Amino acid sequence: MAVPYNHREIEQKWRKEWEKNPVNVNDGKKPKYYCLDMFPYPSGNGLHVGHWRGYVISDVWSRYKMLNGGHYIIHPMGWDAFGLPAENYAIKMGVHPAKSTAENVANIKKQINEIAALYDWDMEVNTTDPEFYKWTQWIFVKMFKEGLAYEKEMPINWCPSCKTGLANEEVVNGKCERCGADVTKKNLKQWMLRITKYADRLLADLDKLDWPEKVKKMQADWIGKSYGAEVDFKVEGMEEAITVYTTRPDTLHGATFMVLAPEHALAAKLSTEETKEAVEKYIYDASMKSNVDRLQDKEKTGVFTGSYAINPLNGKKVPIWLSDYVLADYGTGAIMCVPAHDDRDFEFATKFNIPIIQVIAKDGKEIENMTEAYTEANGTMINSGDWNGMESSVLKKEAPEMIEKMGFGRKTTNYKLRDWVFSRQRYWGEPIPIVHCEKCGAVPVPEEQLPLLLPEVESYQPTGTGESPLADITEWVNTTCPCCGAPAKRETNTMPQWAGSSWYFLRYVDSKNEKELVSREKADKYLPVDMYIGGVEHAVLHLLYSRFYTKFLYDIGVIDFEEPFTKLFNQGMITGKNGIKMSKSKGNVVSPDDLVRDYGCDSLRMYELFVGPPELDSEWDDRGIDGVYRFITRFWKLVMDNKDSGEKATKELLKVRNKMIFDISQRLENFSLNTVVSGFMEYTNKLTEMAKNGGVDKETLKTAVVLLAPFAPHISEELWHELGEMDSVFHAVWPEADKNVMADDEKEIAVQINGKTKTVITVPADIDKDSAISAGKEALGDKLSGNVVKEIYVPGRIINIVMK
RNA sequence: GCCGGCGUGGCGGAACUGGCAGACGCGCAGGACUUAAAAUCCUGUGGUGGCAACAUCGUACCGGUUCGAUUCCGGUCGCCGGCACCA
Repeated sequence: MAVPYNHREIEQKWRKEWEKNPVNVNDGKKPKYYCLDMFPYPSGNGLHVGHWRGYVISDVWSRYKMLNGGHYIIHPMGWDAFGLPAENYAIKMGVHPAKSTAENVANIKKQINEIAALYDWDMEVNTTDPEFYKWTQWIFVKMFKEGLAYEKEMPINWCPSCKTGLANEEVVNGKCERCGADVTKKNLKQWMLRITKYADRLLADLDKLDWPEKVKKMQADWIGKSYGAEVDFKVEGMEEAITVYTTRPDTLHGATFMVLAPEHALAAKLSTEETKEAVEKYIYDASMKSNVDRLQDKEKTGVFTGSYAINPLNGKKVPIWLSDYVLADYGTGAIMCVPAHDDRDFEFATKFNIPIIQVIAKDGKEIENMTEAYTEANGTMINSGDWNGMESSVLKKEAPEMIEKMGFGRKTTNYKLRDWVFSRQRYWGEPIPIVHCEKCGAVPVPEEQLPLLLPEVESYQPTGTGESPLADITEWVNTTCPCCGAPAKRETNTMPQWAGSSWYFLRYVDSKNEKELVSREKADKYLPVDMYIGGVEHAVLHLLYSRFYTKFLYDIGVIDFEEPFTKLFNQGMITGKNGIKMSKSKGNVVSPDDLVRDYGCDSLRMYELFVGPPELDSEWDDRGIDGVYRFITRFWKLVMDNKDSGEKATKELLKVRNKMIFDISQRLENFSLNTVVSGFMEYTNKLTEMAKNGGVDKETLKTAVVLLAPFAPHISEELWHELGEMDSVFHAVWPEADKNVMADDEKEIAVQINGKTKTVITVPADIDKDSAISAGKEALGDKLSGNVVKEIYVPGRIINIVMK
């Protein structure tokens, strides 16, 4: 009886050996390949099988790149350790976040090591390490100096549950992205990052990226570039003009009213004696509404200001209204309304009895009794003075320049992207390195004084008034101005969790550098990231911020590339039964620990891939792992039983070997990792069958072991040595398929009548059409009755006889 | 509402560019080994009819293109994801 497969023994043995003699070494000559996982938040709950999947995918890919191409693999891991959960835990338990974080990191690190991934812990980073956040602060100071970080008092998104301000990207359907509470508004002086300055580049450079189209589109939609015109409307009886932004300047003749956001600077000034009270009330009410209320109020509300503007194109008087369906911070905060051709304007005009003038003909005619807006931009212009008869689709493009020439507007573009609210009124984050001086204003902490350490506090409790817990530490807050030396106060807000994660991938390759964020030499040599793997939930937030930071660091000469992640792969989520997200509170968390103990790391790795296509969500079902374990055991038996057989490769074996190389490689290149696993099962079954009927040669077994190595590293390494090799299997070369050997001499092809398969025949692979068809007809025998209309032969696949 | 994606056995899923639908695995049923069980191995496994060879239906639904459609086109329904008054 052969040696049985003992996963525990084998895995322990090689784990120790690899620790002593790492297989992935940088000799300075190999080409680099940077394969990165989105680094985790070190939660107290540890890892579940869902986290594993991403790490397994990236490790399989890393090991494949090591074997195929002989790359030196940069495959680091670190910790995104600032953030609310640790802080909330601190509030509840009175434990300093640094302490609980360190414990969680230690625990998760142990779990991650169970995956047997190639992680190079020398590169490890932790966003809460002062030596790391020194550079997070340094980037902020640089941004400040470049005018990209600025302070602004404005109504921001406020999460009453997290008691902190939020970036636009963190508000999902009016709710807090993290905790789901309804987001309200609050007027606070905030630090902002001018990401909008990069809007065009962030949009244009998406073309350069080998990313899923879905993610690129989500980013493009988020940036939301639109083309149009600004048009100036004079206010009757006033000096001021109101500028509106429109993407449909072709419909200018149909503008019958105008609406300003209640927050618009002129809103209150436009009221007359009669309307003053109503206008002020409307403005006040709007200011009290939360984002959620605004979203939920489907019915449009509004108030007439009492003032009129002049349509600059035709001189007509149009009433000016206020309504909260106009957003204050998009465009100019004011719009011209063309109810005939816009749904929202139509609804508003109908409700408040405002005239509707159609300016684009539908089917060449004016619509009688309009019941809804005609929003197509295709049609002939009507009721439009000089523009009558023009094609609206053409005019739409030409109108901005025409308006510019006429002197009452200009061609312009707009973005949905807003500047990034960067302050958080919380404790557990990077202190913003700014000192407020009465004389000098906001002054950055000098670069040589960084890091500005996060001080100890007595209470982590957020104040809820919009002040950070840091504000209570007077000895920390009170300082002197770095500029003039006068008494001054420190900024007490901290940075959002995104601050560290926006650039951490740069730091890995030079994580111990005390002088620079990353040395230019190492950056040039090892960056950017070749393959980035993580969940799709970061499609906008993290990926957009990281791209912004990278572009900024490029602009100030720190690095020489503009995009951080050349290729992106989004793995699907592993859920519990019925697609329910795994969470402690739902009690459906599956821990990998027991599975590793019972089945081994190799089996779990392969099962993580086998559950389904890697890019799709999959429901976890423990039972399936038995199948993979059985396969691993069979593979073990196949190699162990035949390693000394001395069998020579037959033609048939060579064929199977090369087909195996081809299939596995191709599926791997296509990232079809679930079918790679089934492929291994098929070939193992096939080879086992062949072993029974004559034997399997050693070279074929070796080939199979190399192919399996990225997926099941331990058993592959063990069997590689059992097959007589002395060096690691990971120093082998990925085999290449010989297509000539692969080719079959004979093919089974289906014989069909009218497209329905009747029988299957075996013919020589190089058979000509006529012979194939006569062979097919012969096989059909007396099923072939009636008139043959057509005969089709698809080489190697099908014979189809069309009959009447 | 707008923009994406998806819909295949009891279950997870396969099918390259229009060419034998259901690979591989789970589960289930039967058998071998065993005092017995576990493990392992073998056989079967989309529906209907038939002892069987075989016939017939079948990839959400309706229709189209084609010798041939899970795959392409038009429409309907359902599910998932993103955005959500962006003028």
